[in-house]
Amino acid sequence: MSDKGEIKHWSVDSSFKKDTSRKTTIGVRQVAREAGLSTATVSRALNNPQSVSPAKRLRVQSAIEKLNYVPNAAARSLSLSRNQAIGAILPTLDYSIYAQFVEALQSRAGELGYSVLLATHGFNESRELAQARTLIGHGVEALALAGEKHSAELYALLKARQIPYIHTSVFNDRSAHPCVGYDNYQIGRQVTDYLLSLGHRHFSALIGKRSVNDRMVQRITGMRDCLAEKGLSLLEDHIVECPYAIGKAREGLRELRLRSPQATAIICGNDVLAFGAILEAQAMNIRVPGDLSIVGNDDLELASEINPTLTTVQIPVYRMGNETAEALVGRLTKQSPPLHVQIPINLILRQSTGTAPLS
Amino acid sequence: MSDKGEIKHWSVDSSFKKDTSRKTTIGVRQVAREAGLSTATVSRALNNPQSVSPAKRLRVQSAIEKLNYVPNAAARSLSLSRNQAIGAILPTLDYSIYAQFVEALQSRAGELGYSVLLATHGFNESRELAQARTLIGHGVEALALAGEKHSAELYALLKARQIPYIHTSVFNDRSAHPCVGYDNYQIGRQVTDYLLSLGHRHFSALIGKRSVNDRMVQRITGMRDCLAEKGLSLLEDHIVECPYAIGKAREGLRELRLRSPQATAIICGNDVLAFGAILEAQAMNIRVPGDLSIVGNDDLELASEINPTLTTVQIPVYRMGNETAEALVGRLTKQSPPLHVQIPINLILRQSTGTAPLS
DNA sequence: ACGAAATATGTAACCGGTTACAATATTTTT
DNA sequence: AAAAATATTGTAACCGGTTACATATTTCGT
Repeated sequence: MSDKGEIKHWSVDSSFKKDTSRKTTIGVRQVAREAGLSTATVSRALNNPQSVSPAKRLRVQSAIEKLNYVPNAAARSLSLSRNQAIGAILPTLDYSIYAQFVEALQSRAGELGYSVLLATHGFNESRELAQARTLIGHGVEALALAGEKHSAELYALLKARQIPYIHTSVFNDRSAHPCVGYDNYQIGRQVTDYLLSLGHRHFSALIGKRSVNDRMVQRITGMRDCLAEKGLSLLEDHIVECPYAIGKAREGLRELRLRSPQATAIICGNDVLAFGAILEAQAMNIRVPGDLSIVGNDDLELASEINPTLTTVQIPVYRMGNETAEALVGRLTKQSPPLHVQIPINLILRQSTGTAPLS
Repeated sequence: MSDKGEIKHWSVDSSFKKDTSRKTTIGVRQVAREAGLSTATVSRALNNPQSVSPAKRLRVQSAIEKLNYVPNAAARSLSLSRNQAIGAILPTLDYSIYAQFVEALQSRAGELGYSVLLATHGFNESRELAQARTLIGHGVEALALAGEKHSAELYALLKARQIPYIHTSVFNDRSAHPCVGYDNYQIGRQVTDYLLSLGHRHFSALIGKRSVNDRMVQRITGMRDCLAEKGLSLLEDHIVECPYAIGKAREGLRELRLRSPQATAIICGNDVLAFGAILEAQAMNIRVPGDLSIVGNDDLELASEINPTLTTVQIPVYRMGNETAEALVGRLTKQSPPLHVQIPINLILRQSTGTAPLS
């Protein structure tokens, strides 16, 4: 029990000597003592500055700097029963699109007062569930998930813990799940439509594994629907799935040339696959776009630098990151944030596509 | 000052007014009541089962299931004052080397029972400090930092909070700071030595901003020391600094051709800069390596696929991630983990370098 | 000037899980 | 069988930040 008779300010100054006692952790109480104020004032100075007189606010500030105080998030979230953190689970960080998405997500979330916790699953569904457990264990209040196909257990977990979530990289306004993304079906259609307009009639596709990437499934569907309207089709045999690596894509292109030598256009699941296809085509003395048109997806930086420059679908991924942050935070604060947010995409025409060769 | 007298207020008030709403949250106390046991027993049944009799363990288990109890992570980490989490602050995730480093770090840390929290600073020193604050606030127990040049405030913060840390991407066994990385000075020497052996005598360099990247400074020093031994030098004017982007690198190459047209070899700070240099050289009708030899750094996937393939320095970045995880956790658990860990690098000879043209 | 209203600050009880320590039950020892 | 050693269990005080409420200080009205 503290003695009230004493004059507060004096006892503060005398405390500097016993600085070296047992307590090594620095908390609001230490800051309060250093500043000669109460813990309540320190807390208010941090969270509600205008409710504290400027003079004391300054004392708090300098005490914080002097002691290198960092608030303990665990205590804070225990007290508030929230964590000011959201999470994101992505396939990988080793792909520019995801990395940029994360940077935008973190940036915007930070502005909104939230931290972002990250996890990757390497295209492995059970790993995704485990990562979700970890993130929730660390107290994320909401979660961004890549794509719209996830395990039932994951949804059950999210429901049990009442964790809001958002599907990203997809736009599906018929889905009950919230999403922020682009319409992969339309991408498939749009690219195909463009190639049809160039006179191409024989197509093949070099894509990622559909079993772990629902976006690819949607694009292929879009392509097929578009082709069907012209009485054309994309045979399953003319689709090669391969990992997102240039070397693998080169093998993929060779395989496609064997399976569908008549194809004059190859639609690639992303730019890395397209780079591999271009490089291998060149190595095989196939002219791009003279003999073969190649389309990518994502518009990585190299797409506009490689020779020939790559026709591709540009995805405003920074914007998607920002919107995802806002949508997630909105779900935690607003009463009714938009359920589906569409990110517009852009077909960028460059040198890797041209009119179909005369057959 | 007569506040001692009236104590009755709160005892009276609390009897009926304080009961605002029932508890909706289910915690150990609720589980304990349901099971007819104490909170301590419930906690032990969860964390140290063999210290609780099988009968009570079962009662706890069924109470947990009946109430759908889920432990509160914030309370747990507050109580234990640890989080089983380590942090990493990197310049960016949008560069393959860092992304791969993170994946390895997370993977190995996960095996050791730790989560990894990530932050990026975008080559901004004050942002790095802010990110460190955030991560520490989220309870990371140790921190990986890129490079060995950091603000005094950051070191003060780490010291004040007693947070172990490790410099990565650098190896410096004369430093008092722990590190896991490679010897950038030696990289500079080794690359230069190789080019000298090919007969090159005039060098220039295309690198990242040295003011935010201490590794670049060390490499340049290594290059200069190596050249000095042959009576050669690298003029400051023959060094161009530019952002890590292909487009910027192309501009950089043009600038270098103006400043040092006689240079027959260009050493690039990383592979992205080297890709830009190769592409622009080709656009300028400069033969690589016929007229100009180009060396990169990092051995990105594209380095072995681009035409001409790129001579570069391969960095075992997965290994570095693994070692960093082990070193950080070691610092938290072992009494004396190794202070300096060296990651060996490898000069990969490919097509972008050749003998110096006759002048 | 005096009291009322408004504002600023302090005190201490929370949040929920853990664990030191005390108390009790069980087994072992003599 | 009593004492001693051991295994279980319970009580309550932590962890650190927030905030309801009480108290101190300032501003304002008449």
